[in-house]
Amino acid sequence: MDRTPEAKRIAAATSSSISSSPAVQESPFSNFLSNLSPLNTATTASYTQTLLGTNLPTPPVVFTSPHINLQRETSFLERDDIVEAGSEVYKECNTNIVQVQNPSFAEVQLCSPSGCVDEYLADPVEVDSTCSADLRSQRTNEVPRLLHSGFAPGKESNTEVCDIMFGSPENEAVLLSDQAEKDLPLSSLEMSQAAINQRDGKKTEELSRFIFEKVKESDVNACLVSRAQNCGENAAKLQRAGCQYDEKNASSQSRHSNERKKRVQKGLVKEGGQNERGIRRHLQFEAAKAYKFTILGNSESPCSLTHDATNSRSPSILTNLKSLASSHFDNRASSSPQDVSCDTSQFPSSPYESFTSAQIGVNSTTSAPIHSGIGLHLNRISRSTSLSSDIFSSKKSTRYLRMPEQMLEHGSNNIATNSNTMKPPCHSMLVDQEAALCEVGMSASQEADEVEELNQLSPKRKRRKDAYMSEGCKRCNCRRSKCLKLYCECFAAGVYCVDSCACVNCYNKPEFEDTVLDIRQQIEARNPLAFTPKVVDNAIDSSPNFMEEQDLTTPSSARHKRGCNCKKSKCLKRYCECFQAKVGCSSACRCEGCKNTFGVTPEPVYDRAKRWEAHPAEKLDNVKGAIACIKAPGINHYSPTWEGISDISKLTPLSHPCSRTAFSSASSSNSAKISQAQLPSSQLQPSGTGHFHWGCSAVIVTPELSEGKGPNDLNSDGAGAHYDIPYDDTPEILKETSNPTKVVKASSPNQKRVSPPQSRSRLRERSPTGLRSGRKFVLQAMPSFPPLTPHRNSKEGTNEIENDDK
DNA sequence: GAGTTTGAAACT
DNA sequence: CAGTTTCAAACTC
Repeated sequence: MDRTPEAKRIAAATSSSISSSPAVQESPFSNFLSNLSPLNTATTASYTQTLLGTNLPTPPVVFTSPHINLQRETSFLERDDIVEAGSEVYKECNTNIVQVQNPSFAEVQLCSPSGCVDEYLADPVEVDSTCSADLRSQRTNEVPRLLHSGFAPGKESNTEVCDIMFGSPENEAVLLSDQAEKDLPLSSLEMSQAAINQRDGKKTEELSRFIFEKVKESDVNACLVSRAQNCGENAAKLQRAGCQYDEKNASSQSRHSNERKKRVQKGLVKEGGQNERGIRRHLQFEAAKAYKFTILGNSESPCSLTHDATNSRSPSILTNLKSLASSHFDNRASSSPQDVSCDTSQFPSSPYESFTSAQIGVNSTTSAPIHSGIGLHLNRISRSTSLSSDIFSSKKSTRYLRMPEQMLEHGSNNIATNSNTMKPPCHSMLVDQEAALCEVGMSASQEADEVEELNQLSPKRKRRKDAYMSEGCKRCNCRRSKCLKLYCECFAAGVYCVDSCACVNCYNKPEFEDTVLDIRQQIEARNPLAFTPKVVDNAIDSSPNFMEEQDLTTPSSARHKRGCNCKKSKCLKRYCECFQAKVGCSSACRCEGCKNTFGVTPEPVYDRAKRWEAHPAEKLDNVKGAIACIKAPGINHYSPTWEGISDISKLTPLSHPCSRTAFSSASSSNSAKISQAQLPSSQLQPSGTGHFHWGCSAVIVTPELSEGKGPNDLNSDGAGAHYDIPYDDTPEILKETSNPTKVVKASSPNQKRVSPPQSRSRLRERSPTGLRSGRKFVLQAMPSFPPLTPHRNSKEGTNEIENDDK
């Protein structure tokens, strides 16, 4: 490691101090310290330099403030960091120790690892201001202890060091009072309690200490903690990086990056800056968020324990991690091609998940290789098995993840294994938690589909895809974009290019992280959603009771956020982003002749409302068809209680298992999407159109219901309507006479892209009054569904106004 | 492997 | 904002 002489001296002094302190020698922490190997790898050199500059991780300002610029949350994690988690984490522990032992008052105050723990465990409200201040003051109080007693050679302070880092013995006693119970759930509960205690003013270190002890108790626990260790350590790295970010970002970095950007844009940049540290710095944002999420949202989970444990820097954890990492590398070669996942759009991508999954596998004696931690593609975040609004809230955060080559070649069967083994409850929790940091894993079925697909390919295709997959992740081949545009898959996926990329004049490398960040910001400024997952899950942005509806949805509940625009591929080739993402086309698509074999993803109510209101007259025929459906025999029990709506939805192809395929195959974005409208118009009863007031239809009887693209938004049993309709009386609105003045347009609304972001609150502000009952109903119903993107809101708002004017 | 096709991204 | 160009992946031969 490239350490300064002073650092080395201090480290040496500290080592001697540790070894000379009998009390410390007996502690696990001191044992760990004594067993630490010298830090001398190049991978940690720069990082260590950075750390030496700022010493310890700072309680990130970003993290403590709710006013995080989401766009600045762009997180860059160098790929190598993931795979090196095992060894690097270990090294980092050394680094941190050294840093703790090399106290710089201000720096330690800012960057104490325990402070990080505190920060992560802090209540969000408190974090904003109070906690942050408290933490800093706490650090202020603790650091002098370090300065005055802990780090001078020969002094007895190592115990204090341990106490500060891991908690005082008293706290430990409290926390370990129930150590006889080794089950993780209980431990997690204890962790939760510890977190609560922390919020009550107790040291967070005791939590770490507790974790440390807990981990020692069980290999399983250790494994889980190791898994979390990866996340946590990476998060910690990010956090540390965040120190620099906070310090540097405001001024020098922007200047520097601007200059570099200009140079890059002129093709003048020839070398990577030695001092650029933007990437992990940004990742810290995610780390902070992830930790927040972990602590606040999942503290009751065993996984929270693991995540919490990551901050403890438990020696045993690190040791275990080390062995796991070595195991991983040993197993890499055994990865069969078909086991390798590489399509980042189709495989789980969480580097953390991957690595930790491997750890789980190792721990379970399966010596499973680490799954390709592409981790980069955030498109699957929202497809997590356990989705939550928390994840979604952070979906805007895009992460730059740097994965080493080693990390990219792992069997994906490991994924399935881990998906199964980790599922209850830890997996889901980890997925939830890690989704904030990384991408979630592909389900076993997805993987099976992938393998099956691979097997079905022609030999040539198979070789190609095989090679593609064996490489472990996306490899770009950019020649002119410098890998700084969304053309570049790596860049678009939020990852650095790797050596195996065939790109030319690539700047999507850690050396140019500032440039990358800057370009990225530019792109995000142009399109805030540019780096957000392209595939979203309707479970998130659609009906709250989506889970109940899943059986009715397309095989994949996900859909492409913006939709495709295919003209010739019929959505049957990978040209189509929906197809490539293995999701059905949705109403957001503007494709022509769609034959997406993945079906048609139901359209969230928002989208339908938006689209319908944007073009209320375009689908008069559809309305007629829908009316015909309602008027059809057997479903005439349509009632204001939405039962009829559910029946309508049942009539839609997607709601019908048998009809789904036929519909999807027959559906094309324009033709098929209106196919249901081809019901005899003669059945249209003018008096009945009142039930299909366009305002209401946005929520209830949208044309898409007849199109089969969104029946699932409405629970077939009508239960979903309760979510959709906050007010029970609103169904009466459906009976109102609709506005007859509708102009039929030939084009599909799907052929229009959504408009720029606009908050729904604004929408509601803009059309709060003067609405017909139907319109009011729509507005009231909308809030039940969190908007997926500002786009939709914008569209809604615009359309609302437009329609109100009508 | 070269050339073509395709559609997203970027540009005007 | 629509049309055009650029770009790189996907695909074909």
